[in-house]
Amino acid sequence: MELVIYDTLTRQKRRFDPLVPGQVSFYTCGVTVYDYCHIGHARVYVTTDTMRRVLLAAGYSVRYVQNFTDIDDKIINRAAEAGIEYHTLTQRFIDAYMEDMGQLGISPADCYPRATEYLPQMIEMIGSLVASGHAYVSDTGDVWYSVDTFEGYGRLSRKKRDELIAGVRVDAMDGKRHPSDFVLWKSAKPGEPTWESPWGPGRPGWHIECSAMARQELGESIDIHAGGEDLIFPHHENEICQSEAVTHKPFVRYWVHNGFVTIDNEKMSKSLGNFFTIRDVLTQVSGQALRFFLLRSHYRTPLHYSLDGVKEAKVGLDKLVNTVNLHRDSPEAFGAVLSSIEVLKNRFWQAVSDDFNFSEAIGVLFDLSRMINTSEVSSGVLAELMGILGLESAALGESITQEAEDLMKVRWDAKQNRDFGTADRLRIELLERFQILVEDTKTEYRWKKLT
RNA sequence: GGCGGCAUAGCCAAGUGGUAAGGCCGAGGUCUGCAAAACCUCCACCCUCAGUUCGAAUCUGAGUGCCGCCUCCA
Repeated sequence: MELVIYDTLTRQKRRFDPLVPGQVSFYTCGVTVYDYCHIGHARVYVTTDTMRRVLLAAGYSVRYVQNFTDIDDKIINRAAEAGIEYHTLTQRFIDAYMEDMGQLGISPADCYPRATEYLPQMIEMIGSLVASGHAYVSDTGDVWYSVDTFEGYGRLSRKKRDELIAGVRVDAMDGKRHPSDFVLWKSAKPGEPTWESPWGPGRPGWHIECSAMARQELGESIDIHAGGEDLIFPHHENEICQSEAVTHKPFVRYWVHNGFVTIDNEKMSKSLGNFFTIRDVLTQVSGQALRFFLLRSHYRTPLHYSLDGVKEAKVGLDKLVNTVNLHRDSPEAFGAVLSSIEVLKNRFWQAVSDDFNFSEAIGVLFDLSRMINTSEVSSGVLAELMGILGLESAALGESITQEAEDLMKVRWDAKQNRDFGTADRLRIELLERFQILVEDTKTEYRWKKLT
């Protein structure tokens, strides 16, 4: 099946052709680990995880790499405030990150490079940039990238170098030659973590880490590089000029950027303070519900977050999960029903192949759900397609207490004896004490645990 | 100021030239002791104006409103 991906660099959908047929190198910019992740982060990682799942389901082998920025100003400041080592702080939030992402049903990356573990690679790249004249050392011992030396600077973000000068404050020049020059190596400041380098002790600037880690872990040209829209400039712009000045090869074949999550029509961000952390939200709704909510709209459009919205999404998701559970053991479809299901399956694949249109794909899932319920055929295909979107539909394997189980039996017997008073009382008790909803059919009862 | 994006029902949200997917909510119905689940029916002149076209939510132009990037940000 042909896959089409919208590429930020060319601003158009392009047929997806990995550098090596059948193999995909996929890099997603990770988080700076100084705090808990919010819904905006959740959106990026749910999206890229789902893209990765689609690629895998389509038969590609995928190497998926996502970094942690574990050294920067904010980390140093937070650690100082807390009176702990910076790496104690970063480890804490890396652990929290892993927990949060696990709740969202995100598969672990193949590799989680941390900036502080790639100093040699970064120093080598910076050295190469200095040697080739793309970078220079200022009086203060900082090393800067000279954007004027790179022909295509501004191509990704559609910015012109001379126009960038306008908004820059003069007092922020710090020994730069051009206002847009950015730091590759920061000379040591008292009390900060430092590493040795040919330019003296210091620490790396932000952008160089992704160039170095992507190169080390995925090679000099990678297929997909993803991140939030806010990374287009300057982060990804800078990555391109660093990497390509060193390797003379196209750094990235497809640039993929997520739209923002908004609150009251404004971008959710740490600086505005209008953010909800993933773990806050997960006290109210399940990770699956949040994941489903995030996948319901196309990844490039803004997504308005609200708790009500997530709860609404959950109702829909429950419907799909219900269908899967109800018809897990129903007979396989055949004949006309099978044909209809094949058509739906095809529509699903067309949707996800067209720039990862998960919203449309979910629409197909509801059609499929109806088809399964009306025809009473196996829900296997629905479970399979939900799995591609990372939506779990496995039977609730969780054990219920013996007491609850006994109560359900007692209730059923009471009902069979037309003792409705007892039956109803037990229904309420099961619901209130165990969060178990009992559903009756003509011949049996079934139950589900409310989440 | 420069650049970019968005505007589809009460709400959420696909659709980018052929006559508006899907979900939530709501109304009615089938089923049912009750409840739940499931199913059926109903619920949009696609921000405005002007154009192109046999035909436009979809293309063009103008306008209005909102948002983003240009500084750390997913």
